[in-house]
Amino acid sequence: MIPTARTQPPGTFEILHEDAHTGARTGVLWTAHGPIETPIFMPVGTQATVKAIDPRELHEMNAQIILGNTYHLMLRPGMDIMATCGGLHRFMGWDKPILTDSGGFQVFSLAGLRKIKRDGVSFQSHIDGARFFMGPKESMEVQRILGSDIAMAFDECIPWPCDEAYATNAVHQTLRWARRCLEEPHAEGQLLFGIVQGGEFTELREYCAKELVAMGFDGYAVGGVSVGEPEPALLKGIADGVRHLPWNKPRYVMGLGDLWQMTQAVSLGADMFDCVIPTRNARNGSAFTRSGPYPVKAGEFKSDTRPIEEGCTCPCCSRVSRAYIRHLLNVGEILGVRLLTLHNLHCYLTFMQEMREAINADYFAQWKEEQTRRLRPDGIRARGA
RNA sequence: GGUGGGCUUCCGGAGCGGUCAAACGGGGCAGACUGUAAAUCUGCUGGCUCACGCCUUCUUUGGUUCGAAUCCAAGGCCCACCA
Repeated sequence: MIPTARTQPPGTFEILHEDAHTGARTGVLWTAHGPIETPIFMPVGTQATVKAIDPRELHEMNAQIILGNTYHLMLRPGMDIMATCGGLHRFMGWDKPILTDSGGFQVFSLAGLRKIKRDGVSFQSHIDGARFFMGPKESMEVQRILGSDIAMAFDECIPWPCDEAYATNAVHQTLRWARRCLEEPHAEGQLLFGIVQGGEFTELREYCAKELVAMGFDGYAVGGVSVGEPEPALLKGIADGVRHLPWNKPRYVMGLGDLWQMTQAVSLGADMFDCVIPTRNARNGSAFTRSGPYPVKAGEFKSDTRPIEEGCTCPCCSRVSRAYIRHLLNVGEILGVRLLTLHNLHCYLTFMQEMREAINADYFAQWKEEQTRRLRPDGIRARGA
């Protein structure tokens, strides 16, 4: 699958194939814990675990890289324990690549519990209310101790809607902090990605992207999308950000998303994605399929003997029925949540695998059309199809 | 056979003369979820209109009262203890 004969140094990004009709491309990004194939979906494992899933199972479903979170791990278990336990990989028993988010998203999601200052953000812990400070320096220090393969710059993720003055200010803040992150020491072989902000303002996105590129990061992310805006605005934000990023560096769209949105983003030239949706929504009872999501806990699946998704080869679908999963979810059995999470991740991962194959074999545009027909048939979501 | 307690909307269970279609919990149903404060959260849950409103309900029957799920009488069933 990966054509390179020998191991490449961390940060090497080999572009394998470019689509003739869109911005899509396949590639391999090398990290200190091995290569990842792009376009890729990265399961989210905020608190040193992809919720409900064992790393062994992640291996089995061919997950190549997962996320961890600076903010959460700093609070619990804390960096002294992380250091004693030898970093995040050793701690959680996962030896493939890890990307850590910087805590920038918590500036957005914990808006009621923090105050933004010039050098960083003073947070009040969502756990016990304890006050602490996190800025670019602190975030990088934590990410260094965690020993992630890819660290993210500490940024200010803004909400939607957001006025231009506020967004401009957040971009300046993000750039100032990005510069600071670059100056901080990294872990051995650790890559650092900068994050493009700018909200819905095209010129701001452009400015932010160009400034970051001038600083020289190992990769670039588009942040501040999928924060509640309507889909067209989301896609525009991605396009505005990706457009100005260097061709030869990986491009990561943060927080995406939905299968269809990812195909659109890849088409615009994006390479990496992460999203809590397949895992969180599994816990909340919805199944993702190649024909869209549906609520397995709905009464209509009470005695449905079909698997969650027909034709799926995941450990859930190859053994049990919708009726069984619905029953487990209904009575609150932990296995229900586990099996459905397994399925949803499998669905996302195989979707990306197929997408890479389509790009490599030069039929991405056609494949994308097919997916659109299945995932967005007149805007109506399929229900257990 | 005796004495006492009880029967409330799918279930459990408040209510003890009007402010009661009836608290609350469960269950059921529906919806939400996009760098995880989320195995979470929201709404609905007698009928008709689904707004206002109207209609039929709180074991049964009869009664007291301007007015009863709430008071009285009798019947039915259940529970406890004593025989």
